[in-house]
Amino acid sequence: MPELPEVETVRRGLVPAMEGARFAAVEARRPDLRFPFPADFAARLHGATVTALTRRAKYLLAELSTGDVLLMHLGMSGSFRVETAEKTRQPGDFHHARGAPGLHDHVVFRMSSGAIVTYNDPRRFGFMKLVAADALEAEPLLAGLGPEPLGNAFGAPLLARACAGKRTSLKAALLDQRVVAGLGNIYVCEALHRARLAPRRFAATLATRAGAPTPGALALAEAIRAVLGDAIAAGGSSLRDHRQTSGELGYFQHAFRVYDREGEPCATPACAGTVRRFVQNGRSTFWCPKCQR
DNA sequence: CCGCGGGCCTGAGAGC
DNA sequence: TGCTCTCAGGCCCGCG
Repeated sequence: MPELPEVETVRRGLVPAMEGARFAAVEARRPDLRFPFPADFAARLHGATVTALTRRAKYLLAELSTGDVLLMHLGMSGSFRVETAEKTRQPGDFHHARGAPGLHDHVVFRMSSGAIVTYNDPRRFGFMKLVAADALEAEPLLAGLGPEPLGNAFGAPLLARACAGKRTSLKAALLDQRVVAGLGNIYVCEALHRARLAPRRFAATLATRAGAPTPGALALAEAIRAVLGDAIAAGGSSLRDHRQTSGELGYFQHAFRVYDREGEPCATPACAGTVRRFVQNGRSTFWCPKCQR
């Protein structure tokens, strides 16, 4: 499910419930997600105050008063929901609730704010990991991540440099978290379409030329920022699993220009093209052969 | 360095 | 109704 806009939407939903609050009770309802929980998982969280809830790429980081950082990843199907003790789930609510807890509710945090934060993940590709804050720089999961696409440092020059010498396609380059951190299959397709760049084009063709970023790199950097910004403003994209922490759906899927739109007319004004799909690096690529070059 | 295939899991949808 | 097959927003590994 979640790419950067979905993870950012989740982060914003968790902030009021978790930032400044203590873990009053922690329950891991099964021994593992993608990885086993450490034996002291609940004990290490219990009583800790969340001093900040941040995001890096598709990772959520809860910085704790104890000097630990709780690193969380939603995998393909992870979601959080936030409830209060007063307002618990009703039949038919988010996560198929029929009384508590629901199917695939794997982790429950009861916070001192009164919020009940539940992590649900049918496929269990997500995970939670506790890392000492002073070891975060050496954390293998984070080391090597590329720039944050919405950060100040990111732009055409950085993108052009990252593309230099890459003997791979633009699609594969953008999916590579070392090049830009946080994009996944949907937003790579959407960004390439907005930039009018063909997914099979060699990444190296965007590399810096004569000391200046190419027009393609300028267009792509701008398209990446625009599509992510628009998607965050829409609460992310809900295709299958993604929900905001309130249970509401995101609605950016209605604004897709190519993703999952095979056979439909291209959304570019005055382009009479048709959206096509093909498999690239094992994943579906959607694009318009007419206006993407 | 690169693409590919397989693996980790469950669930939804299509086709029969 | 129910079976089987394919595919899905992520990411890691080993192979050639």
